[in-house]
Amino acid sequence: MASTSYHHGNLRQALLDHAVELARAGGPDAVVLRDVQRAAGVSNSAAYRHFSDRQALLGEVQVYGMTLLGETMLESLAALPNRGPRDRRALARLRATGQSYVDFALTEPGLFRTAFAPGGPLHTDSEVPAERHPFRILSGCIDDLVATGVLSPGRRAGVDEAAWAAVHGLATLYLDGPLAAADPRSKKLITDRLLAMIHQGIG
Amino acid sequence: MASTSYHHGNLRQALLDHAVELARAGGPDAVVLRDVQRAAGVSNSAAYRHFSDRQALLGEVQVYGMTLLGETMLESLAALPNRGPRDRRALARLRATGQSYVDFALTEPGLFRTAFAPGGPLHTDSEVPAERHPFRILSGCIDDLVATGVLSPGRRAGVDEAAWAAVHGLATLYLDGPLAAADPRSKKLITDRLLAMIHQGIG
DNA sequence: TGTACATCAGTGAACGCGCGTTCACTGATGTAC
DNA sequence: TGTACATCAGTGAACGCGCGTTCACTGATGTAC
Repeated sequence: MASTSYHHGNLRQALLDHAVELARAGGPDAVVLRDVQRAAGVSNSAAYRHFSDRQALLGEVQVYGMTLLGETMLESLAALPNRGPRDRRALARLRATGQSYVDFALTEPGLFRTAFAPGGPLHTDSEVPAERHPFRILSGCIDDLVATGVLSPGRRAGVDEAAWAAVHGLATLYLDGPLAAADPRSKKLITDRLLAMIHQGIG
Repeated sequence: MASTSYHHGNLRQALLDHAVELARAGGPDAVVLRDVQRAAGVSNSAAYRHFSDRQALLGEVQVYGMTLLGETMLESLAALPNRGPRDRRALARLRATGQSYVDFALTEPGLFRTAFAPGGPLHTDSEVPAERHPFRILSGCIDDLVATGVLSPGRRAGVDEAAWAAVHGLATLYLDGPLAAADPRSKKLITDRLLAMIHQGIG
Protein backbone atom coordinates (compact mmCIF):
# COMPACT_ATOMS: atom_id res chain seq x y z
CA MET A 1 0.00 0.00 0.00
CA ALA A 2 3.01 2.25 0.37
CA SER A 3 2.51 3.25 -3.21
CA THR A 4 -1.08 4.36 -2.64
CA SER A 5 -0.74 6.19 0.61
CA TYR A 6 0.75 9.54 -0.33
CA HIS A 7 -0.85 12.63 -1.71
CA HIS A 8 -1.80 11.47 -5.11
CA GLY A 9 -1.73 7.76 -4.68
CA ASN A 10 0.93 6.62 -7.06
CA LEU A 11 1.61 9.52 -9.29
CA ARG A 12 4.54 7.82 -10.92
CA GLN A 13 2.38 5.16 -12.47
CA ALA A 14 -0.31 7.67 -13.40
CA LEU A 15 2.23 9.82 -15.20
CA LEU A 16 3.58 6.82 -17.03
CA ASP A 17 0.09 5.77 -18.09
CA HIS A 18 -0.71 9.16 -19.48
CA ALA A 19 2.65 9.39 -21.17
CA VAL A 20 1.92 6.08 -22.87
CA GLU A 21 -1.45 7.38 -24.01
CA LEU A 22 0.13 10.48 -25.48
CA ALA A 23 2.80 8.44 -27.20
CA ARG A 24 0.18 6.09 -28.54
CA ALA A 25 -1.72 8.99 -30.06
CA GLY A 26 1.12 11.14 -31.29
CA GLY A 27 4.47 9.41 -31.11
CA PRO A 28 7.49 10.40 -29.04
CA ASP A 29 7.19 14.13 -29.64
CA ALA A 30 3.75 14.12 -28.09
CA VAL A 31 5.23 13.12 -24.77
CA VAL A 32 5.46 16.67 -23.47
CA LEU A 33 6.01 16.93 -19.75
CA ARG A 34 3.47 19.67 -19.30
CA ASP A 35 0.82 17.68 -21.14
CA VAL A 36 1.54 14.52 -19.23
CA GLN A 37 1.24 16.37 -15.96
CA ARG A 38 -1.91 18.17 -17.00
CA ALA A 39 -3.45 14.83 -17.94
CA ALA A 40 -2.64 13.53 -14.49
CA GLY A 41 -4.12 16.62 -12.91
CA VAL A 42 -0.96 17.77 -11.21
CA SER A 43 1.14 20.87 -11.55
CA ASN A 44 3.90 21.82 -13.90
CA SER A 45 6.78 20.24 -12.10
CA ALA A 46 5.31 17.39 -10.09
CA ALA A 47 6.88 14.86 -12.41
CA TYR A 48 10.34 15.75 -11.18
CA ARG A 49 9.60 13.96 -7.92
CA HIS A 50 9.45 10.70 -9.86
CA PHE A 51 11.55 11.13 -12.96
CA SER A 52 14.86 12.91 -13.09
CA ASP A 53 14.26 14.05 -16.59
CA ARG A 54 11.94 14.10 -19.52
CA GLN A 55 14.21 11.50 -21.07
CA ALA A 56 13.78 9.28 -18.03
CA LEU A 57 10.03 9.28 -18.48
CA LEU A 58 10.26 8.85 -22.22
CA GLY A 59 12.65 5.98 -21.73
CA GLU A 60 10.07 4.15 -19.65
CA VAL A 61 7.51 4.66 -22.37
CA GLN A 62 9.97 3.27 -24.89
CA VAL A 63 10.53 0.22 -22.76
CA TYR A 64 6.79 -0.19 -22.44
CA GLY A 65 6.26 0.02 -26.18
CA MET A 66 9.08 -2.38 -26.94
CA THR A 67 7.78 -4.84 -24.40
CA LEU A 68 4.26 -4.60 -25.75
CA LEU A 69 5.58 -5.33 -29.23
CA GLY A 70 7.35 -8.37 -27.87
CA GLU A 71 4.22 -9.57 -26.13
CA THR A 72 2.21 -9.17 -29.30
CA MET A 73 4.73 -11.30 -31.13
CA LEU A 74 4.59 -13.95 -28.45
CA GLU A 75 0.82 -14.02 -28.64
CA SER A 76 0.86 -14.61 -32.35
CA LEU A 77 3.34 -17.42 -31.80
CA ALA A 78 1.13 -18.94 -29.15
CA ALA A 79 -1.79 -18.89 -31.57
CA LEU A 80 -0.02 -21.15 -34.06
CA PRO A 81 -1.06 -24.80 -34.32
CA ASN A 82 1.26 -27.30 -32.73
CA ARG A 83 1.05 -29.98 -35.35
CA GLY A 84 2.89 -30.69 -38.55
CA PRO A 85 6.58 -31.32 -39.24
CA ARG A 86 8.98 -29.43 -37.01
CA ASP A 87 10.79 -27.61 -39.78
CA ARG A 88 7.57 -26.31 -41.30
CA ARG A 89 6.48 -25.16 -37.89
CA ALA A 90 9.74 -23.35 -37.35
CA LEU A 91 9.30 -21.51 -40.62
CA ALA A 92 5.72 -20.68 -39.74
CA ARG A 93 6.94 -19.27 -36.45
CA LEU A 94 9.43 -17.03 -38.19
CA ARG A 95 6.76 -15.77 -40.53
CA ALA A 96 4.29 -15.11 -37.72
CA THR A 97 6.97 -13.17 -35.91
CA GLY A 98 7.54 -10.91 -38.87
CA GLN A 99 3.87 -10.55 -39.64
CA SER A 100 2.97 -9.47 -36.13
CA TYR A 101 5.89 -7.07 -36.06
CA VAL A 102 4.54 -5.26 -39.10
CA ASP A 103 0.97 -5.51 -37.85
CA PHE A 104 1.97 -3.93 -34.57
CA ALA A 105 3.57 -1.01 -36.37
CA LEU A 106 0.40 -0.42 -38.35
CA THR A 107 -1.90 -0.86 -35.37
CA GLU A 108 0.12 1.13 -32.88
CA PRO A 109 2.11 3.57 -34.96
CA GLY A 110 2.64 5.98 -32.09
CA LEU A 111 4.02 3.38 -29.72
CA PHE A 112 6.09 1.77 -32.43
CA ARG A 113 7.67 5.07 -33.40
CA THR A 114 8.26 5.86 -29.77
CA ALA A 115 9.90 2.53 -29.04
CA PHE A 116 12.44 3.12 -31.79
CA ALA A 117 12.86 6.85 -31.29
CA PRO A 118 16.35 8.28 -30.98
CA GLY A 119 17.69 8.19 -27.48
CA GLY A 120 16.48 4.68 -27.20
CA PRO A 121 15.54 2.62 -24.18
CA LEU A 122 19.24 2.52 -23.55
CA HIS A 123 19.21 5.58 -21.33
CA THR A 124 16.80 4.20 -18.82
CA ASP A 125 16.80 2.27 -15.60
CA SER A 126 14.19 -0.26 -16.61
CA GLU A 127 14.86 -2.69 -19.36
CA VAL A 128 12.84 -4.83 -21.66
CA PRO A 129 12.64 -8.31 -20.13
CA ALA A 130 14.86 -10.49 -22.28
CA GLU A 131 12.21 -13.11 -23.00
CA ARG A 132 9.90 -10.45 -24.36
CA HIS A 133 12.47 -8.53 -26.37
CA PRO A 134 11.42 -8.48 -30.03
CA PHE A 135 14.87 -9.19 -31.36
CA ARG A 136 15.34 -11.96 -28.85
CA ILE A 137 12.12 -13.57 -29.95
CA LEU A 138 13.10 -13.42 -33.58
CA SER A 139 16.49 -14.81 -32.64
CA GLY A 140 14.74 -17.69 -30.96
CA CYS A 141 12.93 -18.48 -34.19
CA ILE A 142 16.20 -18.60 -36.05
CA ASP A 143 17.52 -20.91 -33.35
CA ASP A 144 14.64 -23.23 -34.13
CA LEU A 145 15.47 -23.13 -37.80
CA VAL A 146 18.99 -24.22 -37.03
CA ALA A 147 17.77 -26.86 -34.60
CA THR A 148 15.41 -28.33 -37.18
CA GLY A 149 18.06 -28.33 -39.84
CA VAL A 150 16.43 -25.75 -42.09
CA LEU A 151 19.35 -23.41 -41.65
CA SER A 152 22.87 -24.73 -41.41
CA PRO A 153 24.82 -23.40 -38.42
CA GLY A 154 27.54 -22.05 -40.71
CA ARG A 155 25.11 -19.73 -42.44
CA ARG A 156 23.44 -18.60 -39.28
CA ALA A 157 25.49 -15.57 -38.21
CA GLY A 158 23.91 -12.32 -39.33
CA VAL A 159 20.68 -13.91 -40.44
CA ASP A 160 18.81 -12.65 -37.39
CA GLU A 161 19.82 -9.11 -38.05
CA ALA A 162 19.14 -9.33 -41.75
CA ALA A 163 15.64 -10.67 -41.24
CA TRP A 164 14.98 -8.11 -38.58
CA ALA A 165 16.17 -5.28 -40.76
CA ALA A 166 13.93 -6.37 -43.58
CA VAL A 167 10.84 -6.47 -41.43
CA HIS A 168 11.73 -3.34 -39.54
CA GLY A 169 12.37 -1.45 -42.75
CA LEU A 170 8.98 -2.36 -44.07
CA ALA A 171 7.36 -1.18 -40.87
CA THR A 172 9.10 2.19 -40.98
CA LEU A 173 8.38 2.72 -44.66
CA TYR A 174 4.74 2.06 -43.94
CA LEU A 175 4.67 4.59 -41.14
CA ASP A 176 6.85 7.49 -42.13
CA GLY A 177 8.22 6.61 -45.50
CA PRO A 178 6.95 6.76 -49.03
CA LEU A 179 4.90 3.59 -48.63
CA ALA A 180 2.59 5.32 -46.20
CA ALA A 181 0.46 6.27 -49.17
CA ALA A 182 -0.14 2.67 -50.21
CA ASP A 183 -3.60 1.28 -49.59
CA PRO A 184 -4.06 -1.66 -47.20
CA ARG A 185 -4.47 -4.05 -50.11
CA SER A 186 -1.06 -3.37 -51.58
CA LYS A 187 0.46 -3.21 -48.13
CA LYS A 188 -0.70 -6.74 -47.61
CA LEU A 189 0.77 -7.82 -50.92
CA ILE A 190 4.10 -6.18 -50.19
CA THR A 191 4.24 -7.66 -46.72
CA ASP A 192 3.55 -11.10 -48.14
CA ARG A 193 6.31 -10.67 -50.68
CA LEU A 194 8.78 -9.60 -48.04
CA LEU A 195 7.98 -12.46 -45.71
CA ALA A 196 8.20 -14.88 -48.62
CA MET A 197 11.53 -13.37 -49.51
CA ILE A 198 12.87 -13.97 -46.02
CA HIS A 199 11.45 -17.47 -46.07
CA GLN A 200 13.09 -18.30 -49.38
CA GLY A 201 16.27 -16.56 -48.49
CA ILE A 202 16.65 -18.78 -45.46
CA GLY A 203 15.10 -22.10 -46.39
CA MET B 1 24.72 36.34 -65.17
CA ALA B 2 21.41 37.44 -63.75
CA SER B 3 22.00 35.12 -60.86
CA THR B 4 25.34 36.66 -59.95
CA SER B 5 24.59 40.34 -60.34
CA TYR B 6 22.66 41.20 -57.19
CA HIS B 7 23.87 42.06 -53.77
CA HIS B 8 25.21 38.78 -52.70
CA GLY B 9 25.57 37.07 -56.00
CA ASN B 10 23.25 34.15 -55.77
CA LEU B 11 22.34 33.86 -52.17
CA ARG B 12 19.77 31.20 -52.85
CA GLN B 13 22.37 28.75 -54.00
CA ALA B 14 24.76 29.74 -51.22
CA LEU B 15 22.10 29.11 -48.62
CA LEU B 16 21.29 25.78 -50.14
CA ASP B 17 24.95 24.80 -50.15
CA HIS B 18 25.39 25.66 -46.52
CA ALA B 19 22.15 23.94 -45.61
CA VAL B 20 23.45 20.82 -47.31
CA GLU B 21 26.69 21.05 -45.35
CA LEU B 22 24.81 21.36 -42.08
CA ALA B 23 22.56 18.44 -42.97
CA ARG B 24 25.57 16.40 -43.95
CA ALA B 25 27.17 17.01 -40.59
CA GLY B 26 24.16 16.82 -38.34
CA GLY B 27 21.07 15.56 -40.09
CA PRO B 28 17.82 17.40 -40.66
CA ASP B 29 17.65 19.02 -37.23
CA ALA B 30 20.95 20.75 -37.89
CA VAL B 31 19.37 22.73 -40.71
CA VAL B 32 18.59 25.71 -38.53
CA LEU B 33 17.73 28.83 -40.47
CA ARG B 34 19.85 31.08 -38.32
CA ASP B 35 22.86 28.82 -38.70
CA VAL B 36 22.43 28.52 -42.43
CA GLN B 37 22.25 32.29 -42.75
CA ARG B 38 25.20 32.84 -40.47
CA ALA B 39 27.24 30.42 -42.55
CA ALA B 40 26.36 32.40 -45.64
CA GLY B 41 27.32 35.64 -43.90
CA VAL B 42 23.92 37.24 -44.15
CA SER B 43 21.47 38.40 -41.58
CA ASN B 44 18.77 36.64 -39.65
CA SER B 45 16.02 36.85 -42.17
CA ALA B 46 17.70 37.10 -45.54
CA ALA B 47 16.63 33.59 -46.40
CA TYR B 48 13.01 34.65 -46.62
CA ARG B 49 13.75 36.41 -49.88
CA HIS B 50 14.47 33.04 -51.44
CA PHE B 51 12.55 30.46 -49.47
CA SER B 52 9.05 30.89 -48.16
CA ASP B 53 9.73 28.73 -45.21
CA ARG B 54 12.22 26.66 -43.33
CA GLN B 55 10.44 23.65 -44.76
CA ALA B 56 10.94 24.96 -48.26
CA LEU B 57 14.69 25.10 -47.75
CA LEU B 58 14.78 21.76 -45.99
CA GLY B 59 12.77 20.24 -48.81
CA GLU B 60 15.41 21.30 -51.30
CA VAL B 61 18.07 19.69 -49.16
CA GLN B 62 16.02 16.52 -49.06
CA VAL B 63 15.71 16.50 -52.80
CA TYR B 64 19.45 17.04 -53.04
CA GLY B 65 20.19 14.14 -50.73
CA MET B 66 17.78 11.83 -52.46
CA THR B 67 19.23 12.72 -55.84
CA LEU B 68 22.76 12.20 -54.61
CA LEU B 69 21.80 8.79 -53.34
CA GLY B 70 20.37 7.97 -56.73
CA GLU B 71 23.50 9.15 -58.47
CA THR B 72 25.66 7.05 -56.22
CA MET B 73 23.58 4.03 -57.09
CA LEU B 74 23.87 4.79 -60.79
CA GLU B 75 27.61 5.09 -60.48
CA SER B 76 27.93 1.70 -58.87
CA LEU B 77 25.81 0.28 -61.66
CA ALA B 78 28.02 1.89 -64.25
CA ALA B 79 31.05 0.33 -62.62
CA LEU B 80 29.79 -3.21 -63.20
CA PRO B 81 31.34 -5.32 -65.96
CA ASN B 82 29.27 -5.71 -69.08
CA ARG B 83 30.02 -9.34 -69.75
CA GLY B 84 28.48 -12.60 -68.66
CA PRO B 85 24.99 -13.99 -69.06
CA ARG B 86 22.20 -11.44 -68.96
CA ASP B 87 20.36 -12.94 -66.03
CA ARG B 88 23.47 -13.03 -63.88
CA ARG B 89 24.17 -9.44 -64.80
CA ALA B 90 20.66 -8.45 -63.85
CA LEU B 91 21.09 -10.03 -60.45
CA ALA B 92 24.46 -8.37 -60.02
CA ARG B 93 22.83 -5.05 -60.80
CA LEU B 94 20.19 -5.56 -58.16
CA ARG B 95 22.82 -6.43 -55.62
CA ALA B 96 24.99 -3.43 -56.49
CA THR B 97 21.96 -1.23 -56.11
CA GLY B 98 21.29 -2.49 -52.61
CA GLN B 99 24.91 -2.41 -51.63
CA SER B 100 25.42 1.18 -52.66
CA TYR B 101 22.20 2.17 -50.93
CA VAL B 102 23.52 0.86 -47.64
CA ASP B 103 26.98 2.24 -48.29
CA PHE B 104 25.57 5.65 -48.92
CA ALA B 105 23.72 5.58 -45.62
CA LEU B 106 26.93 4.71 -43.80
CA THR B 107 29.05 7.23 -45.68
CA GLU B 108 26.60 10.09 -45.60
CA PRO B 109 24.45 9.47 -42.55
CA GLY B 110 23.40 13.08 -42.22
CA LEU B 111 22.21 13.41 -45.79
CA PHE B 112 20.57 10.03 -45.73
CA ARG B 113 18.64 10.86 -42.59
CA THR B 114 17.70 14.19 -44.04
CA ALA B 115 16.47 12.71 -47.30
CA PHE B 116 14.09 10.46 -45.44
CA ALA B 117 13.15 12.88 -42.70
CA PRO B 118 9.48 13.46 -41.95
CA GLY B 119 7.93 16.10 -44.10
CA GLY B 120 9.56 14.56 -47.06
CA PRO B 121 10.58 16.02 -50.38
CA LEU B 122 6.87 16.00 -51.10
CA HIS B 123 6.36 19.52 -49.82
CA THR B 124 8.74 21.13 -52.21
CA ASP B 125 8.76 22.69 -55.62
CA SER B 126 11.74 20.80 -56.94
CA GLU B 127 11.59 17.11 -57.42
CA VAL B 128 14.04 14.31 -57.74
CA PRO B 129 14.60 13.67 -61.44
CA ALA B 130 12.84 10.38 -62.17
CA GLU B 131 15.85 8.71 -63.73
CA ARG B 132 17.89 9.37 -60.60
CA HIS B 133 15.24 8.46 -58.09
CA PRO B 134 16.53 5.61 -55.90
CA PHE B 135 13.30 3.67 -55.97
CA ARG B 136 13.01 4.11 -59.69
CA ILE B 137 16.49 2.76 -60.16
CA LEU B 138 15.75 -0.27 -58.06
CA SER B 139 12.53 -0.73 -59.98
CA GLY B 140 14.53 -0.71 -63.17
CA CYS B 141 16.65 -3.55 -61.85
CA ILE B 142 13.56 -5.57 -61.12
CA ASP B 143 12.38 -4.85 -64.65
CA ASP B 144 15.60 -6.36 -65.91
CA LEU B 145 15.01 -9.45 -63.81
CA VAL B 146 11.63 -9.88 -65.40
CA ALA B 147 13.01 -9.20 -68.86
CA THR B 148 15.74 -11.82 -68.43
CA GLY B 149 13.29 -14.35 -67.11
CA VAL B 150 14.70 -14.54 -63.59
CA LEU B 151 11.48 -13.27 -62.13
CA SER B 152 8.17 -14.27 -63.60
CA PRO B 153 5.85 -11.33 -64.36
CA GLY B 154 3.15 -12.80 -62.14
CA ARG B 155 5.34 -12.61 -59.08
CA ARG B 156 6.60 -9.18 -59.80
CA ALA B 157 4.11 -6.91 -58.07
CA GLY B 158 5.31 -5.83 -54.67
CA VAL B 159 8.81 -7.17 -55.11
CA ASP B 160 10.28 -3.71 -55.69
CA GLU B 161 8.85 -2.43 -52.47
CA ALA B 162 9.80 -5.51 -50.50
CA ALA B 163 13.41 -5.36 -51.64
CA TRP B 164 13.53 -1.67 -51.01
CA ALA B 165 12.13 -2.06 -47.52
CA ALA B 166 14.70 -4.68 -46.67
CA VAL B 167 17.62 -2.56 -47.75
CA HIS B 168 16.19 0.61 -46.31
CA GLY B 169 15.53 -1.06 -42.99
CA LEU B 170 19.10 -2.20 -42.76
CA ALA B 171 20.32 1.30 -43.49
CA THR B 172 18.17 2.86 -40.78
CA LEU B 173 19.06 0.23 -38.20
CA TYR B 174 22.71 0.93 -38.91
CA LEU B 175 22.24 4.63 -38.41
CA ASP B 176 19.78 5.13 -35.61
CA GLY B 177 18.76 1.71 -34.52
CA PRO B 178 20.26 -0.95 -32.33
CA LEU B 179 22.67 -2.10 -35.01
CA ALA B 180 24.55 1.16 -34.79
CA ALA B 181 26.75 -0.47 -32.19
CA ALA B 182 27.88 -3.24 -34.52
CA ASP B 183 31.45 -3.04 -35.77
CA PRO B 184 32.12 -2.66 -39.49
CA ARG B 185 33.04 -6.32 -39.79
CA SER B 186 29.68 -7.60 -38.64
CA LYS B 187 27.92 -4.88 -40.57
CA LYS B 188 29.52 -6.25 -43.68
CA LEU B 189 28.41 -9.76 -42.79
CA ILE B 190 24.85 -8.70 -42.09
CA THR B 191 24.67 -6.69 -45.29
CA ASP B 192 25.91 -9.68 -47.26
CA ARG B 193 23.31 -11.89 -45.65
CA LEU B 194 20.53 -9.46 -46.43
CA LEU B 195 21.54 -9.02 -50.04
CA ALA B 196 21.85 -12.77 -50.41
CA MET B 197 18.39 -13.11 -48.89
CA ILE B 198 16.94 -10.77 -51.47
CA HIS B 199 18.80 -12.57 -54.22
CA GLN B 200 17.52 -15.98 -53.13
CA GLY B 201 14.07 -14.69 -52.43
CA ILE B 202 13.78 -13.47 -55.99
CA GLY B 203 15.81 -15.82 -58.12
C1' DT C 1 23.69 60.80 -70.93
C1' DG C 2 21.84 62.05 -66.85
C1' DT C 3 18.14 62.46 -63.52
C1' DA C 4 13.84 60.71 -60.90
C1' DC C 5 11.65 56.86 -59.54
C1' DA C 6 10.48 51.97 -58.72
C1' DT C 7 11.95 47.60 -57.38
C1' DC C 8 14.01 44.38 -54.76
C1' DA C 9 17.77 42.06 -51.80
C1' DG C 10 19.47 42.20 -47.43
C1' DT C 11 19.29 44.45 -42.32
C1' DG C 12 18.64 44.14 -37.49
C1' DA C 13 15.73 44.38 -33.91
C1' DA C 14 11.97 42.36 -31.80
C1' DC C 15 8.03 39.16 -31.21
C1' DG C 16 6.34 35.03 -29.50
C1' DC C 17 5.73 30.30 -28.67
C1' DG C 18 6.84 25.83 -26.89
C1' DC C 19 8.77 23.64 -23.34
C1' DG C 20 12.19 21.74 -20.16
C1' DT C 21 13.81 22.95 -15.76
C1' DT C 22 14.53 25.47 -11.25
C1' DC C 23 13.30 27.26 -6.83
C1' DA C 24 11.39 28.74 -2.69
C1' DC C 25 7.06 27.36 -0.86
C1' DT C 26 3.06 24.64 1.55
C1' DG C 27 0.68 21.12 3.35
C1' DA C 28 0.21 16.28 4.27
C1' DT C 29 2.29 12.01 6.02
C1' DG C 30 5.19 9.49 8.95
C1' DT C 31 8.52 9.04 13.21
C1' DA C 32 10.71 9.84 17.87
C1' DC C 33 9.91 10.24 22.56
C1' DT D 1 -1.69 8.84 23.40
C1' DG D 2 -0.30 13.12 22.26
C1' DT D 3 3.02 16.56 20.90
C1' DA D 4 7.28 18.31 18.24
C1' DC D 5 9.80 17.56 14.41
C1' DA D 6 11.47 15.71 9.98
C1' DT D 7 10.49 14.20 5.57
C1' DC D 8 8.69 14.29 1.32
C1' DA D 9 5.03 15.00 -2.50
C1' DG D 10 3.01 18.43 -4.98
C1' DT D 11 2.56 23.90 -6.03
C1' DG D 12 2.92 27.77 -8.97
C1' DA D 13 5.52 31.22 -10.62
C1' DA D 14 9.35 32.31 -13.18
C1' DC D 15 13.62 31.55 -15.89
C1' DG D 16 15.71 30.87 -20.12
C1' DC D 17 16.88 28.99 -24.45
C1' DG D 18 16.21 27.81 -29.20
C1' DC D 19 14.36 29.25 -33.12
C1' DG D 20 11.01 30.37 -36.73
C1' DT D 21 8.95 34.43 -38.33
C1' DT D 22 7.60 39.46 -38.88
C1' DC D 23 8.29 44.26 -39.84
C1' DA D 24 9.71 48.72 -40.86
C1' DC D 25 14.06 50.03 -42.71
C1' DT D 26 18.18 51.02 -46.02
C1' DG D 27 20.88 50.88 -49.75
C1' DA D 28 21.92 48.98 -54.18
C1' DT D 29 20.27 47.77 -58.84
C1' DG D 30 17.59 48.45 -62.76
C1' DT D 31 14.12 51.32 -65.77
C1' DA D 32 11.59 55.32 -67.92
C1' DC D 33 12.10 59.49 -70.17
